[in-house]
Amino acid sequence: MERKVRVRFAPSPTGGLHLGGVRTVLYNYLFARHHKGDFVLRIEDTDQTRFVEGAEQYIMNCLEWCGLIPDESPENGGPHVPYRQSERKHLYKDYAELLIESGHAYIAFDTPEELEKMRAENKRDDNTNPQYDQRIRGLMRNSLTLSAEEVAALIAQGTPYVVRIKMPENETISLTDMIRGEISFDSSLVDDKVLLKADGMPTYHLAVVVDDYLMQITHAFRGEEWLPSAPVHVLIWKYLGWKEKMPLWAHLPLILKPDGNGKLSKRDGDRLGFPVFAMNWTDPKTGEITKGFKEMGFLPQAFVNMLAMLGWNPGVEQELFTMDELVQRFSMERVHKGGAKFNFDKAKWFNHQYIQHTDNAVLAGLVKPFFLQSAPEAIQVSGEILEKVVGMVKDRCHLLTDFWEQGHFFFVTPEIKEMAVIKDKWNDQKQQFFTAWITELENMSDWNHDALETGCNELAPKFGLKKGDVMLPLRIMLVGGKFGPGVFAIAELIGKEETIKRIKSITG
RNA sequence: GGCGUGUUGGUCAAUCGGUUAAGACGCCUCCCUUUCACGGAGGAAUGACGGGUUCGAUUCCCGUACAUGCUACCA
Repeated sequence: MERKVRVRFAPSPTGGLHLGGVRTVLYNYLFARHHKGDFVLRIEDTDQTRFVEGAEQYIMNCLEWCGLIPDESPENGGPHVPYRQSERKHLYKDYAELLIESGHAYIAFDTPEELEKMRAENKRDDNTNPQYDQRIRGLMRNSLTLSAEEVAALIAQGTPYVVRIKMPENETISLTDMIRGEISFDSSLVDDKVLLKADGMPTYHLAVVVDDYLMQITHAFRGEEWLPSAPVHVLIWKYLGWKEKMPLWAHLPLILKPDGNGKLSKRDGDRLGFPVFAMNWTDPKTGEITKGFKEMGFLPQAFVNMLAMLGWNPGVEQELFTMDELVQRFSMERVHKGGAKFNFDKAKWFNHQYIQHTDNAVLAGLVKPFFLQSAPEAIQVSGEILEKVVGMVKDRCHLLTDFWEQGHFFFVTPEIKEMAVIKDKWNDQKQQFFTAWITELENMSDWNHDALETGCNELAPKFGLKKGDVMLPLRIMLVGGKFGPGVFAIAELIGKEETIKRIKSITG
C-alpha cells in the first residue's frame, strides 16, 4: 500500500542557484535515493515578468556539477511531461474553476490600484499590513459582493480578474512537518491568496498543489520561508478532494549570513569574499558575473559534503562522507530545526580534506584548468610533472586556485618577494659559499634531492656556515618567499639549469 | 503591527530526564619541522532568561526576551 517515494525540486529560473537551493536539492536527492524513490526537477516559471534567459540551463549545469541528477526533468522528460509550469498553463484553470464551483474560491476584479488603495486606507498602527481577508473581501469587487449577472457581464466585457481562495473562518489548520512536528494556524488570520492570476497563470500556491498531485509527489521539501503559506496549500489539497494524497511536508531551516543575522544573500558573499552560488552566474542583462563555488576552486564532492552537514548530521563523529554514505544515513528527522550561519572557513576545510584524499593524477587534471587561467604560457609541462607538483603542495591547498600560488615557482621563475630576508643577513661567507656551490652543482652528474642535500651540508661548514644559514636564502632564491615544500626537492624538480639560474640571479 | 518558526561555546553541532555537556571548524600555547604547511599534545560553555513538572532538567510544559521568516496578481 506504500506509495513509491517521489520528491521534487522546484526552482524558479530567475538567476543564480543559491547555496540553500543546492542544499534543498541535496536533501531531496538523498531522501529519494535512500528510499529508492524518484527525484523530479520541475521548473516553476509561472511569473513571466521574472523570467531570466539561460537560468534553467544554468540550474541543470549546477545539478550536473554537483552530481545530483534528477530522474525526471524538462530536459530529460519523464512520465509526467511537461515539467515546466509555463507549459502546463492550460491545466490549472480547470482546478481553479472546480474550487469556485465548490465555493472555496471566488473571482475578484480588483485592480492593482484598488488593492493598493485598500491597503493604504486600512493601514493602522496595530495593522501595518492589511490583508485581503474575510472582512476586507466583503468590501471589494468580487463574485462574493457582486451579483451573478454583474460578474457575468464583467467577464463578458473581458475585464481582467483573478481567482482567490476563500479562507474559512475560525478553523484550525494543522499539518505535520517531518522536522518540526505538528504546526497549526488559525484560518481567520490567513488571507485570501490569489490562486490564478489575471494572465491565466497560476500562482505558486495553486501550481504547487496541482503539480505535486499530478506528479504523485509523496514528500515535499522546501525552505522555511514557505511555512506561513502552508495552510493555504493544505486547504487546497483538501478542497480539491486530494487530502489523502497530500505529500508529507518538511520545511528546511534557513542558511544564515556568517555575521549578524538573516538569510544569506548574494550580497553577503560579495561583501565577505566568498561564493553563494554553486557556479558562476552571469546576469544576461547587465553582464555582471557572480562567483560560484566551482570557479572558486571547490570540488563538487566537498561542496556537497559541506552542504549536507549544514543543518543535518547523522549523530556520529565522522564528518566526511561519500554520496553513497550520505544516501545510506540520511533522514529528515535529523535535520536541525534552527537556521545555520554559513562558515566559509569550514567550507574550505572540507575542500582541503577532499584535496588531500584525491589521487594526484586526478587532482592534476582538476588543477590544470586553473593553471591555464592563471598563466596560460607556463603550461607546456607534462602531466607527470604537474602530478608531482600537485602531490608536493597539496597539503597547503584549500582551494584548487591555491595550487598556482603554492606551486607557480615550479613552472616560472618566481618574483622574489622576500628579498630582505636574504639581504639583511648577507655576508662574504654566504657569497663565497653560493659561488662555490654553483660550481659544484654545475659538475654534478646525478641531480637529485639526496645528492643536493649532502653536497650542501658538506660544503656549508667549509665557509663557516651552518645549514640553517644557507637554507632560508636558498629557499627565497628558488621560491621567492618563505613557503613551499623542501628546497632540495624543489631544486631536483626544476632541474640543474633553472636552479643555478635562480641562485645566480641573486649572487650575481 | 499580526502570524509562524527558532534559541547548547565565535561558528557547525552531539545529547532523545541522571554525562566531568561529545566532536569538528576557527582562535591561542606547545611539540615536530633550521620555510610554509601537514601531523601531534594541550587551552577556552555554569546550554537566552524566569517560572513550573520531577528525586533529578540542556533535555518536558508555560511565560518573557531576542532572532528570523512571511504578511505581492514573486517564488
